[in-house]
Amino acid sequence: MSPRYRAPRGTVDILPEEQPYWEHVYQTATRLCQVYGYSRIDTPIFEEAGLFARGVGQTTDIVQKEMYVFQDRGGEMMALRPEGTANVCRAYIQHGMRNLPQPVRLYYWGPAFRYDRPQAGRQRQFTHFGCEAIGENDPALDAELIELAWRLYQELGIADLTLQLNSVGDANCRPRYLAALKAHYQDKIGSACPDCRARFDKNPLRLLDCKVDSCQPVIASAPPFVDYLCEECAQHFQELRSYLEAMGIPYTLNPRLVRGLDYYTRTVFEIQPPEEGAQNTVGAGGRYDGLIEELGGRPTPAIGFATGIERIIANLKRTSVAVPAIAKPAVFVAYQMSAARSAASRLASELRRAGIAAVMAVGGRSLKAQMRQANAVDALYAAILGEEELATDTVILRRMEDGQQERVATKDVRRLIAKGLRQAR
RNA sequence: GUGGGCGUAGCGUAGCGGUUAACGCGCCAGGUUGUGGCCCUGGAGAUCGAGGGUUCAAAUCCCUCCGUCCACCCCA
Repeated sequence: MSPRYRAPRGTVDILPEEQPYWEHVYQTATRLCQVYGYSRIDTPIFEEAGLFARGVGQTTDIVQKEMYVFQDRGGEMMALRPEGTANVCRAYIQHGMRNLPQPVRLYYWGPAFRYDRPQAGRQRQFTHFGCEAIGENDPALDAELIELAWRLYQELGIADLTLQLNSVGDANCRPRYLAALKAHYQDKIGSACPDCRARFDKNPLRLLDCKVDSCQPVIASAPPFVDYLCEECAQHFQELRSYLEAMGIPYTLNPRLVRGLDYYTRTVFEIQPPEEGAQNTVGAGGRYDGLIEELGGRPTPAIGFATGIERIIANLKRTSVAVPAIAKPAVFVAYQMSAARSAASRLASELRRAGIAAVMAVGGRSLKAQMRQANAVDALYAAILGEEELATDTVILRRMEDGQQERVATKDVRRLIAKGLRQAR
């Protein structure tokens, strides 16, 4: 059976049973940001297409083949954001945040879009949580942000991730490294895989993370970037490492770690699950000291990090992390005979006004059916109103767990439920 | 963009050329006298992804398209 309408390819409905995961991740992330002094920012989910072309990088796959671009009714080329950093930087410039005490620490949470073929761990609309610290090049800030990222996963209870770290230098030293890398490949490129032959000209840095077996020997013998860092970059990297060590953040140096986005300078890092998988990065980030200037601001150093919520949740499930349940109704209000209907409605209303989660039986079903629903919604209590209760201004309060029930005065119902709720915890 | 797997009720599956398409879960309703969870009974719910073809006959064979999943590229 195919319904007439379904969610567009690569998009999903997040159904109620999935929400406990989302809620848990969201709560954990926002609490952490608060602890680290990061403030929330929300930016539009679409921007001028040029912002991303410029910010993410004209040569990246994201811009070349994955961007959701469209012309609006005014003829402007717009794009759904493929990630959040460019937006935040645009906002930083637009609102003159360089006049705030630096660095400016911001975080965001929301959808991002990439026109990709969906597969495990990849959707066309997905959810990004990210942090950006703008206006400071102190490696202590790199360390702080990496620690924040790392702690997010730790606090969520995903214990088996690894933090991969590398430095990709800056405008001073990268050309030198690329030259060395290409020299290393010069006589071997003919026998490399077709993808690598394309990378050699297009994006040589990416040669390093080719997964084809036959390319591994060349990669293994390739010179590591850290050997080619200029003095400033080398020192920055060294200081970052000592900060991380002082903070007890376990990291793995990965000289092959390069990122697909053009804007990264110096620090780059990724957080990965143990399994060799296709989409094995849950979060990633790095320093982007040239981006603000690229987007029309003054030269401003910055570092950021982003993580995919869907991938976090996949890892929570993979490692069987139990997440807190979302609160169930305290009471289900049922009634017998239509005469009791309005009294039941009034009771439900009063309870809710007192902040007690009350679900009212609707649909005029039999009491038996109503009780079945009380059971189905997993209510702590059922409150039942019938003829006798109407006559005596009482209600039957039944504890669903063990079926124990008693007739109580209507005015006491609220108090008794509240008491029961406290004991249930 | 390329390659592969799969498409039967809301979900998970059986049926793989021949009478009214089956089972489990879920849903709805009953099992007498105002009440749930277990059990029993009944019911609703599927133009077997769509279109075309082969055949006396197709959910079952063939083709095309669509959808979906997985992989590659790349990425969260």
